[in-house]
Amino acid sequence: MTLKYMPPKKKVVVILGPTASGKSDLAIALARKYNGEIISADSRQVYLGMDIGTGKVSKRERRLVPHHLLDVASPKTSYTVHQFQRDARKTIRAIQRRGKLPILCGGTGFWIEAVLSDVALPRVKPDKRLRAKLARLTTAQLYAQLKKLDPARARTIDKHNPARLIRALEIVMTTHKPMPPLTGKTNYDSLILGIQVPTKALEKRIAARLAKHLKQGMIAEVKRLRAQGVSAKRLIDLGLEYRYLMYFLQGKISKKRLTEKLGTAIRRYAKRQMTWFHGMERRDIRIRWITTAREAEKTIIDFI
RNA sequence: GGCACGAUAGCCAAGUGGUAAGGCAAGGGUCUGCAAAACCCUUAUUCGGGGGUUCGAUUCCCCCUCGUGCCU
Repeated sequence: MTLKYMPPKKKVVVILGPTASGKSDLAIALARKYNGEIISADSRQVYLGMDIGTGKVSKRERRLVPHHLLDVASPKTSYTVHQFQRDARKTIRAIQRRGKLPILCGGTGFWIEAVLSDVALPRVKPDKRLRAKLARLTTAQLYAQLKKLDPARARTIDKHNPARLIRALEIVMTTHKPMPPLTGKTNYDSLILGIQVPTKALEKRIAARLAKHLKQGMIAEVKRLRAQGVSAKRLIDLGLEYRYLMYFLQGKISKKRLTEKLGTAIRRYAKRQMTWFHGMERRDIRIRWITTAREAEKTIIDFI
């Protein structure tokens, strides 16, 4: 047993990359080597019972290295960025207090950025009734209202996106104040490692992973969630595997169509993830792109 | 062999005698409490090939090729 490295306070390592790029394995390897603990930054792995479809690490792997923010919510409820921001920051602090290295690992760019950057999420809770009311309006009507109540926000918002418009209105209507602009500051001394996999190779990995998950009983997993009372609508909303598996169970698509449609949906998702990461770079968040574990180790040594 | 119908982007597909809807895929992008979600942009100088009619054809006529169905 060699002496474990004691990282200085505040340092955080982040591992991000598209789905199926091998983030979890890298995180585990680095955590074992550098005395780290892993914080999952995945918007679907927070839910209990969603294991195969989300590609969650196994129980055995979790015994190897402590993992945080997995299975922290019921899929019947929704766990949002706001909660994640709070919980992840708290967890980072706790890990640092233990003298260990926090490794934030996941594919949900928005969540990672919410933790690292100073995105001051307005403290306005989602208001179901208000949302339902607003949902009846057209995007043009929503936009017109927002323009009246918070013209500055209206200028930057995507005026065709009902979800965004409704949230923006929800904020002004309860705070009666314009939304504060983003500062763009970061909170941690962080090393952000981005796993880069060539498109063709990634597509292969996605297909192989999907086949594996199907074999592992992904269909049964969705049935189980249904049996536990998670609504079909909710599962469809959860996206990807849960959405298409639900369509399959509803008889809307055949097994063959399922793998086809789901395959392309996952590929498109991977693309959107990359778009987010590129956006982070544009927002001045430096990402060190790596292709191998060796490269990761080299950069991490310099960082520490 | 005969008859009928069809042939439009990577796929599905609408369409008109006046210069090519839409959907999917693909590519690019957005993102202030649902972010695996939601949303935006781009993508056929060209309608199987060749003739003809016409000011003008993808649209009408003829021939050819291919496909599908039916008949013998």
